[in-house]
Amino acid sequence: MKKILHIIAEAPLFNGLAEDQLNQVRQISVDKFYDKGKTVFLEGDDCNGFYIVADGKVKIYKVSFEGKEHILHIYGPGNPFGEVPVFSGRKFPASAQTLLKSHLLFFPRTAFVDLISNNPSLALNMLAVLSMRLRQFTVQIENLSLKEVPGRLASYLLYLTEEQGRPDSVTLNISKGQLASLLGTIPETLSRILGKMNKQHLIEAGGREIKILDFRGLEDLAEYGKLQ
Amino acid sequence: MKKILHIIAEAPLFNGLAEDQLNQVRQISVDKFYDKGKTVFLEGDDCNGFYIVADGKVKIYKVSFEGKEHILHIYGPGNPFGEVPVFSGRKFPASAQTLLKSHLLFFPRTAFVDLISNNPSLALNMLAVLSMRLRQFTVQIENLSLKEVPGRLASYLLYLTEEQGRPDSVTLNISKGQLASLLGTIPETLSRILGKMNKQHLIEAGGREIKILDFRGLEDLAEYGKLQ
DNA sequence: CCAATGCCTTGACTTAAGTCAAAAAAAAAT
DNA sequence: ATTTTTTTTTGACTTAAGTCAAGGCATTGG
Repeated sequence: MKKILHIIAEAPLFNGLAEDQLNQVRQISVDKFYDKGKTVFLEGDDCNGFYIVADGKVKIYKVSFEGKEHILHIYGPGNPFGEVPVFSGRKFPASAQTLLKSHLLFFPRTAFVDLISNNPSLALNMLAVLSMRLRQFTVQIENLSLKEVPGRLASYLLYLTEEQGRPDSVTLNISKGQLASLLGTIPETLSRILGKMNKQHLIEAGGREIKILDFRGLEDLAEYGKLQ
Repeated sequence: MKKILHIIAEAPLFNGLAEDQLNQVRQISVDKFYDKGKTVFLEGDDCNGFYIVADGKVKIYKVSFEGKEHILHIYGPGNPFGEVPVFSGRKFPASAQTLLKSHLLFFPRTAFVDLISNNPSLALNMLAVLSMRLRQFTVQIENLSLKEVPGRLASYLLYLTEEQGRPDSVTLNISKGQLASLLGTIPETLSRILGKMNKQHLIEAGGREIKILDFRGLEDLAEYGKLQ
């Protein structure tokens, strides 16, 4: 377990705060520990605070009437989640579950709102975090409505190359089933598309290791969204 | 032209602010007038402020590589838009165009950030507005990925009954082509589905006036998302 | 009143992607 | 190592929704 103050200081949400402010943040945070596959909250639950991932991995998802699940986000260390109902309404708009044994920091609503009220730079950070989220959602909606699955997959692979800092190979850090859900499709379809991409020498997929053979081709696909 | 201070005071963003604070807000706002069909900003443009609709109607949209357009939102009087890049990045993540002759209030970035920094309740209002947006986006993503077009249309009609305060009839305030785009589909498909809904006596559509014949049936459709 | 433009609907066809079912492969447990 | 369980892939089939093309309807202006 890493030092909690360090985790807090590293989180974008608390970026640039002075030391005594970080200590105040630490004061109101509550440690929570979860095993793998545990529910943190369910859609519709009353919210009295939000979380930051200190260690582990959490998925945010929605479930359709027939029980089909769609993953909206997967968050790792440093990422906050569940902040929306802190400022609007009282209920979580989606559900959260751990994908790994996880250590979360919980920030109670009232204490946090007090902190923000007395701390303009924290308020601005929070605004920045929410704005970033909105930006990501805009992209996600664009992908879902304007692109077909191959295009969405290409975008995701390109995003991974960036995140992992290598342009020629990436490692999936979630199962293919989860990736399918994140892309708004099903495992069978994802599998078939990966197969096609292999055949066209865009990538070379071996399990969770994916070699990028044609970076430019993926970019085209992410733009155009057509794969023949 | 209505009194600008009145418009400002009515906007959710400035809800509950004291009178001198409202005056400060008024001080920094700049009036802008647009004819119908004019571009307010384009995706990727540098942002140095955001807007509130004083009068008229504005669509926020994205365009795919092939030129296909998807409407993300349509905003009317009192709604702010373009706030995202004020707090994150510098570029607009989508484009905005007027659907009617419109009067907009523009709030320059730096002046507004200053105002927020000295005004915790304004900061909290802004957080609430962004959170509400995120909530709506969550629903939109759920709709796009979990429901078929009939389900999305049913959701939209139910939303209209609520907004217009009548459970038995609604009026479309945008063209069917625009509605199709807002629902993430095309006019032909929308037309066919409206036809089917008529045939099944869920609704009775006559131009932009739509009678709701089977409210419960629409609710089922919005939940299940299947139309036979 | 009639042209003219833009908006909406209809029909025939295509296609991306979902469903169902089963096999294969990989991972976990004994 | 060998079961057991989970994940992934493959195949045959269905279906929702997109494309293309044509026709109808309605609103506006001459």
